[in-house]
Amino acid sequence: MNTQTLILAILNFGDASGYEIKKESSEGVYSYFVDISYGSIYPTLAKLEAEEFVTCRSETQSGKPDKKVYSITDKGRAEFISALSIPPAHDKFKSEFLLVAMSAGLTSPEVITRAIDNRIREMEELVELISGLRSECDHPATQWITSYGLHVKGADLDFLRNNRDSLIAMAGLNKTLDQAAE
Amino acid sequence: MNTQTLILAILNFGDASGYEIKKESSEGVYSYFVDISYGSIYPTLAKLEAEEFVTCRSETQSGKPDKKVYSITDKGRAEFISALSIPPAHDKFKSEFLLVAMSAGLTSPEVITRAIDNRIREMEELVELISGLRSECDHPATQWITSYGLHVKGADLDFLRNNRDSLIAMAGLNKTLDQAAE
DNA sequence: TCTGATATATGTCGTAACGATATATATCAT
DNA sequence: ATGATATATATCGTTACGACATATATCAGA
Repeated sequence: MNTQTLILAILNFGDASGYEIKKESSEGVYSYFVDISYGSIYPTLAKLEAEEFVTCRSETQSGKPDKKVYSITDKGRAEFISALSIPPAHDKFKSEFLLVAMSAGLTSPEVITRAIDNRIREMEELVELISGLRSECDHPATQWITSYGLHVKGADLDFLRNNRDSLIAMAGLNKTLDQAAE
Repeated sequence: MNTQTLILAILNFGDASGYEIKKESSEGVYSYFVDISYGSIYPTLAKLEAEEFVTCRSETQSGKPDKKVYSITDKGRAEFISALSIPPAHDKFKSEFLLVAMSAGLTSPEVITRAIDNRIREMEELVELISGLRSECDHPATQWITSYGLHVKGADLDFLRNNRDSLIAMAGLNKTLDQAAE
């Protein structure tokens, strides 16, 4: 699934400007499973318009710069629905934290403590974000995916809280062994 | 964290060829939180060798093509440990499934059933993979991250099994509404 | 008052990384 | 002997990111 389909999905739920698409994808409903950069959004919107999958109108705003609002067309919606029937690819998941945790023995307790405490805080913020989104929107499928997120991220947070200290205890152990061997 | 650091991390746990690094990162211990493509691995190994972060030796094998085995140097290990102290970035998580689930109303029950059943099967395979890795390696930090993975992916699987039918029930609802409105 | 911070808004550009493909050797089952 | 599979290295076009440039408007505080 490419940027094109992602943007069509967002526009299918309502008109938006490039800036709003970015916000939706990094702070809104989509933010816990998608993120699109400006470097992808603006060129893709131009391509989408050229292919008549979206239309564009300029809106003047009071106190803010003009915005270009994009709407999905029937052709665009058909394209999106057709893309939905392609079996979704595996989730892409990359975690620098897990790599650092796996190398806990090589670094200091301070580094590990900061890393896991940052992670706990970020995870708490994510759970709060999803809770907020959930109460804002009663669309059934959105309720389903936010319940899913809350369930999984809640379990994640539980593990982090219960096992924080045991990870910190591993910090520096490899170093000590190396030095002892010298 | 870039490909360079990722590869240094893998080589820090033991010598490997480019092919083995790929396997480790998409089938081995690292596979549940990292994936590196050949298009990144081979050019990065060449760069790493030029910078003296790794050394390379050729090994002839019986019944298999020769392989180029890379080893991390002291300079490379220092570089890696230094990279560890940089606070890890947020996890990157992209899920096509969640986008499809969120659009369940636009598509057919068949499409949704296939998507969720595929996901359940894949998640079961992932849990089995992590279980296997866990029993193979008694390194404490590896035990920690595999426990973490098992805990989170177990919760994930629970939710999918318990809420499979309610998602399928949402399929096609938007279409019906559209048609009723016509 | 003007200065800096913040938010809105669009866009570009270098480069990192992916994904597919090419190439080659060896094994093994049909 | 033919095709499939596994091992192994490498390149290349394309995608997408991340940082930057540009511009307008609001508002708090020096």
